[in-house]
Amino acid sequence: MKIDDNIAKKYNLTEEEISLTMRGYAPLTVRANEFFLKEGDICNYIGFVIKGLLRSFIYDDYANEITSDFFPENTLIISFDSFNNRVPSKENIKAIENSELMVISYEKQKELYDKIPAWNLICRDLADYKSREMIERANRFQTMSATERYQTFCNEHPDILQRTTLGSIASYIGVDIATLSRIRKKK
Amino acid sequence: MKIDDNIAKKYNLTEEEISLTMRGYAPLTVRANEFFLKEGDICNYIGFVIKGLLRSFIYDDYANEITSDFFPENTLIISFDSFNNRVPSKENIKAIENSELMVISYEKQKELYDKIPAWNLICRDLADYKSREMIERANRFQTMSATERYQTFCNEHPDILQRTTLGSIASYIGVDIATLSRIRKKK
DNA sequence: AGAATTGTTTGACAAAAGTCAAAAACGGTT
DNA sequence: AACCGTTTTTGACTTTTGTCAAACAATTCT
Repeated sequence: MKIDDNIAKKYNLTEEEISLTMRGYAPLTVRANEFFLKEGDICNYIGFVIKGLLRSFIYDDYANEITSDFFPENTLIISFDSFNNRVPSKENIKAIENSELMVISYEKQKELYDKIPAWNLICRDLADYKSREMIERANRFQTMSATERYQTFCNEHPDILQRTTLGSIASYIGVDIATLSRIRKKK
Repeated sequence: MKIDDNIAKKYNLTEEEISLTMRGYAPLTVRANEFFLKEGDICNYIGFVIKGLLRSFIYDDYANEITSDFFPENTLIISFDSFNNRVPSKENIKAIENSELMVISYEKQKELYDKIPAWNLICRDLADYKSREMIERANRFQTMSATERYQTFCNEHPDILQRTTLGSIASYIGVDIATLSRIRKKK
């Protein structure tokens, strides 16, 4: 997680703590279609998107790419499970556009956990937030039709809409590409 | 989270820490059809199910109960968002069977956070685990048919199958009750 | 520019899932 | 045992979504 004023204030970080945190981060460029993380690899970095767009996906039984998330500007990229528990990632993360990130390595992040108690709390809250997002996501599948899910997506990510393919959105909302094409036409 | 040998060992808790934790918990009985938590209330307790079965649900736009989770023996009951952030709960939690829990209050849990550093870590891992569960759940909606989702449910919760209504399972896997009845018949 | 690749739309059809309403089955109560 | 409310099953039908294949459009590569 990239440190910013809001976080610093919310968790009462001292100047030294902020500075220590900042020094942990390094810039990273990921060009369009390059991977930030490959399935099977261990996630060694947390990334914060400064500019660009990435997406995460898994493969289904027929080798189709199933989008699990999009990462536009100001979002955090992490395969939590892989990063925290040092196990191979189940998902791929790939850049849609040329993207600029700030990243922190596992070792450096661990240092932060040890040296700055608030970091444990920040990460607990973060895991918490991610978890709520996922509950919301599951809820939508449970209660909404394909058309409603698409409308919700449009409202929530109007920016992404124009920056990725129909296919990657279709798999994200769980419909066939032909179906999504027809949903779009209707409006 | 109820303390047990595994947790104590994994997080290197001292005897004193374990004892302090234990003293925080109190038994609670929730009879069938009674609420453990009502929508709009703030979740003041974490509960651990010793015996019985509960379920959480939300209401959709037509006032149908949409099951979001089941809590059989040895599971943890908590509305994370409400408990951690002290905001009104969005979900209801209600006992299906007469149930016996061990609960800890928010205040006591906070004490544990302060006095036992490992508790922050435990809860981070827990939120993490919940989050992974939810990702898996969303994935299933994304990639599986109703029949496959039902089969998965049966494999994962063979115990629950006989202990709750068709309706509450149907809403959990996101199908109409008539459809689930037909899915069952086919096998 | 032209070829090759990738992404999108469309049509005809099939399969999956929802709707409505009624009947049947079940569980608890008196 | 008869009654009540709830849950489950079933039938007839509609709507939604998926499948396959071809055409079309856009993009990239040489």
